Parts: sequence; C-alpha cells; structure tokens
Amino acid sequence: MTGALLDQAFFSRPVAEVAPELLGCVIEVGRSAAVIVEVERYQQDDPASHSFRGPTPRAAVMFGPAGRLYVYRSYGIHWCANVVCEPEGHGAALLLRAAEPVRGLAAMRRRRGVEDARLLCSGPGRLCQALGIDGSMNGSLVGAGPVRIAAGDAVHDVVVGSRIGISVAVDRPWRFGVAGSPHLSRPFPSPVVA
DNA sequence: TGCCCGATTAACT
DNA sequence: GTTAATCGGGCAA
Repeated sequence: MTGALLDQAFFSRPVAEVAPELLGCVIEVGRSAAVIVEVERYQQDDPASHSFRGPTPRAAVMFGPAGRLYVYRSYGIHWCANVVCEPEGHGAALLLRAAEPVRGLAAMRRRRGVEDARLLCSGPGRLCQALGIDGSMNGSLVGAGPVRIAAGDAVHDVVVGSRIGISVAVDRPWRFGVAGSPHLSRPFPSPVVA
C-alpha cells in the first residue's frame, strides 16, 4: 500500500522536520520499490556538507528547488542520492542511506549481484545500485522524473544518532532511522544504561 | 596542472 | 579489525 506522491511542498519545509517524516515512505524507480528506513541531514552551515562551500558546480542542485534529486559519485565508485529540502537557495538535503526492498527484488538482486535482501539497500551506495539510480538522474524532480516517493505508514519509533562516514561535525545527531529495522546501513547505538 | 581526499563498499587478516 | 579500489571536486601553486 502506498499513498500520495510526495511533492515539492512536502520537501520545501525545514530539513529537520522532513527527515523523520521521510522514514516509512516508499521510493520507487521503475518497477522496484523500497521503504526508506534511514536518512541523513545535510545543510549549508555544516562542514560535512557538499553545500558548505556554496553553490559550486557539483553542489548547485542542493541550492535549487526542493524535491529535486542530488546524485553524486562517492569514492569514484558509488552513487549516492539525496532529496533537496527547504526553500530554494538554502543548500539543504537528505541523504537516502537505507531502505527495505518491497517490490522488484529480482531486479535489485540482479543489479547488486547479491541474494540477501538485507544487503540490497542497506547503505547509500547499495541503495542506488539496487534501484538503478545514477548520475543521469541528478537534478531530476522527484515525482516527475524516474524516481518517485510515495507516502507510507507513519513511523512512530524513530531513532536518532551521529552521522556516518564523515570526518568533521561528527557530533551532530543528524542520522534518522526506523528503530530496530534489519535494513539499516548500521545499527544505532543501544540506549546507554546508567 | 598537480595534489589530496572523500556523505562507500567488499574483501581481506 | 584493516585496506584496496577508483576518480572527480576543490584548492594551492
């Protein structure tokens, strides 16, 4: 079951507000679909963000209208996808870090070259490879291009933690996930017991 | 132009 | 736990 397609207005709001709401939504590319279970927040006043140095050629999309896809190459090998958030010019986006495959798993397994469903979309590079997202989709509008995102069941057990794979501003708790999901890129730290 | 490094992943010991 | 793969972006020279 999927709800209405998320539109530009949905993503035009503060990134901190959109982040937890994007969890549980369904990303669809072609005949494959997956429920988003993990996202990471990036914004301009953030040394770890590609938008930190302003609208360079690569980061230009982040400063464009909300709801567009920002796809970049990571380590010269992988593709990673973000959805631009906030009003145009802010340079904020949400990195899609992990999802639970729900449709078109055969195609995902073919593109990934692995069988285990937990290894199909559990990481930003894996998610893009599984769904067939690549640089040609950079700048496309979600819902109007090859990638659609539909509303899903609201997630009530959202967990927050530090971001992954960055070397600056590592203390900002801007990683959001569905508690206990077996499809996370990495588990969230267990609550500290005093 | 050259250099360094990265929002990662898989395959090692 | 560590490390190679692989290449474009950003900045210094």
